[in-house]
Amino acid sequence: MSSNDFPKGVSRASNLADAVLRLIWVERQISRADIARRTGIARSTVSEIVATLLPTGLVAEVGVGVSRGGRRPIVLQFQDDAHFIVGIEVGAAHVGVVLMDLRGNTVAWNQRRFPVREDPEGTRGLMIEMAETIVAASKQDPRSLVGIGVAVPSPVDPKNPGALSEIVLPAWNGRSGFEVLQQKFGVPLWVDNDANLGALAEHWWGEGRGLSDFAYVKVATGVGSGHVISGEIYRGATGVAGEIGHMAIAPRRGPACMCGLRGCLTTMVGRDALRARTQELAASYPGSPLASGNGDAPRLEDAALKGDPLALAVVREAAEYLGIAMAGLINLMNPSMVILGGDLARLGDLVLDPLRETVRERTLVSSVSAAEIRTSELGPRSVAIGAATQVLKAALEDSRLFPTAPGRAEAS
Amino acid sequence: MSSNDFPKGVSRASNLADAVLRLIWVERQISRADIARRTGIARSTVSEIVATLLPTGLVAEVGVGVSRGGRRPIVLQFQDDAHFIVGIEVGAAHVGVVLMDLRGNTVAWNQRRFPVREDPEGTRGLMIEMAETIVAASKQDPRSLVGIGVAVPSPVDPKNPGALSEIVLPAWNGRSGFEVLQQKFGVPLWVDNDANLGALAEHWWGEGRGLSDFAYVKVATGVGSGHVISGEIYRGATGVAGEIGHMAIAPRRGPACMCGLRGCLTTMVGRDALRARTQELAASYPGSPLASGNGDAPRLEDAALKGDPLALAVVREAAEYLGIAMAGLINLMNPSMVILGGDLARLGDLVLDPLRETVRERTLVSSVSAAEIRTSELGPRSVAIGAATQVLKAALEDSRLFPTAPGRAEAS
DNA sequence: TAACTTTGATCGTACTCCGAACAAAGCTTC
DNA sequence: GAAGCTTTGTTCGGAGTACGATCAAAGTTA
Repeated sequence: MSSNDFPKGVSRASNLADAVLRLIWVERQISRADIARRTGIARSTVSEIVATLLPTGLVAEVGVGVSRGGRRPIVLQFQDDAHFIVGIEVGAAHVGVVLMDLRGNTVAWNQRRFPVREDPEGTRGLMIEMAETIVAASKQDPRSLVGIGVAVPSPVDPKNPGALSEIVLPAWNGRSGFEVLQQKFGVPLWVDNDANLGALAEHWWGEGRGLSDFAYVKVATGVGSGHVISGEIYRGATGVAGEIGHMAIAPRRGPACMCGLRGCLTTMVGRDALRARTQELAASYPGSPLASGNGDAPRLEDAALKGDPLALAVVREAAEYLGIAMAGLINLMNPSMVILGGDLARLGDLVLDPLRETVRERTLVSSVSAAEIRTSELGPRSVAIGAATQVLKAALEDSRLFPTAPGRAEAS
Repeated sequence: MSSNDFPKGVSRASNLADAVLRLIWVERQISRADIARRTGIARSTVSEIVATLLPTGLVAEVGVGVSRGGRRPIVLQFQDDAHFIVGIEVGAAHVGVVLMDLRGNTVAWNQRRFPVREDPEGTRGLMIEMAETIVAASKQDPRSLVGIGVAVPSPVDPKNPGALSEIVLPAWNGRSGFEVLQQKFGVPLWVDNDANLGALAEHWWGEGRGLSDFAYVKVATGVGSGHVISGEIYRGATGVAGEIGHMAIAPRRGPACMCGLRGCLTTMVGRDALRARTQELAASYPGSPLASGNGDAPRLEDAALKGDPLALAVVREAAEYLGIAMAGLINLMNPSMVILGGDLARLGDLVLDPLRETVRERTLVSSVSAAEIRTSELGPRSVAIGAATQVLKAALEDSRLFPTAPGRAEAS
């Protein structure tokens, strides 16, 4: 039985007002009468709610629409640039910061290499510095900042968002220490796992738009996956759902993984694995520019896009391993789509063709379990955008999070 | 972005009243003052709500409790036998019917073998007959029937609950035709997949009590799994989530499956597979009573429980295959528990030991991904109980479904 | 025995949301 | 082009919900 769900004390005032705001966000432009029709709320109530929304600046009247046989409606428009949000991606060896408006548009973007894994204190300092710079450069009023979202390369327990995995980031001692950001900027802070937030970005702005159940698999240094289930990010019993990277592909003969097992997907298709496999196969492809083995060698993806046979062989092999794991994912979770992100996504059909073939071989062939497989189009900013999006999502669910919301304690 | 979530037209009146009823159900006995404390609802409001609940018969005053330093509280008790629910399990070759009270207790239970797969019309007739018999024999007032829940061995699309998979049950032409039950008894009807409802039964009455994320794997003629995610049954994008039975264990060398693939889990550990494997190994175990191969041979599980080496070898092998699939499940979905149901569950540690070992070999060894593996204790009635439980769950979420609820259209 | 606590009921009130009524502003049709 | 109809948006009274204050009843504690 589900645990008791009584939010002790603070109970939201009007959920209708938030529902109306969300509808305006979704539709971008809509009239009061249309809101009443779409939601079933009385026209009079819609008018009252809109009257409270207008002074917040989130919604504005922007003209009149076409008549439906009577008086022409006043068009309400969601003001995408009423506020903005900072999204920060903390990677294993870099920090990326994005300034996003309320429609997912990137206002500004910056990225810096940094030894995140080894230097927690320095990372926090860099995050503050980069966030301050990007806010200042944007010439926006800092008071219109809604909040800060952070993506970390570690499982995050929603009940204890300040904690980090000591296994993935030992030097951080299990604590993020991101409270300093909250204090510095005076706005709320959200933290979640990078794969989850990549999936969230896909859900709001990418291939996953409109889908309620899909998976996002990111292949880069490591392999991770995020899952949207019933329209929500799934975190699992302990906040570590979607560890597809440690799914056992070759548990007996495969290479050892840092997690203590053998033949994990990460050890087969992660960046190091692909590099090692390239060297192994180099002898058979003496003409390949990748065979030189020194630092001048082109990136695997670039070589593959130019048709290099060695690169193509490595990619095809990786796609097959990936396909084995994805087939298991599809059988178990029945997503309507699997979105491939990370470095390999650039390769398009070069990776999708062998991937789809392997998956087809191993999944129930029936219309009900047909999951589409696609590559992400969001690019390298996707995780930072996802970090910002979790803030937008929270604010659209509880509009009091917007700085100008009515019923907030005014700064006097 | 999630689709619009406006329930057009009917909007529930008091959600608080239902929340109070649920709390009384969970606590079984509780005073008005305790309800106010636990929920944060004002004492006066609790009094008013309880006043509307008492005449429904769902709640009764049953004495006074111990004082906390003042007036002694009146103890309210949920009346488990105020109403009852019919749960029907439609299997591949049998029909089971259970009469359940509002606490999951079995009031009556009956089971009949029947060629369900071949005879849809006869199945529907048998369901009506068995349900009528069990209601009549229980000497309950038929008017206190809340509803009927049905479990079917086929994926069920929640948006189209009257449809059945034509692949699993070709003779049914994709339609259940269960509306006749609804008409016959004049109560609402719920239909869902059997593995989902097995998981639901575990969640409410079995090992899964209090867990918000766990998986239920049933091994019998076939292999299926149901998943509870965030406290809710997960159905997947097309209502077919949890097809663990068609996860590819040995996609190249394994036996062909009815689904068109090779080496599905079902073809390795399903009833037919275990029987075939027993025959294969019989030559090496001439002394085993299972080796005779005729109809007099004992059941595999019984032989294993008696220590027969042939049976143990077959079970151990099956447990290892099962472990491979479960490891994938655990890595991907991060349940806090996996519950094994079906025929093999009777074997306890005989199947759990090799299962746990295989899973341990293949899952990330960290505290965060440690899923317990247990066997179900609910026995053969679990799916029928689950079918009835989905009705109870619905009624506790919307108390207007109870026949005596206030605000219902009274039968004059 | 007096003082304090706890429980449960009653009553007035704030708030939310709805429907009815109305004015404004457009179509439609003869 | 004027009358009649539709649609939009606002105003206002009223139903319903939940809360806080108050009170009586029934305890415990000093």
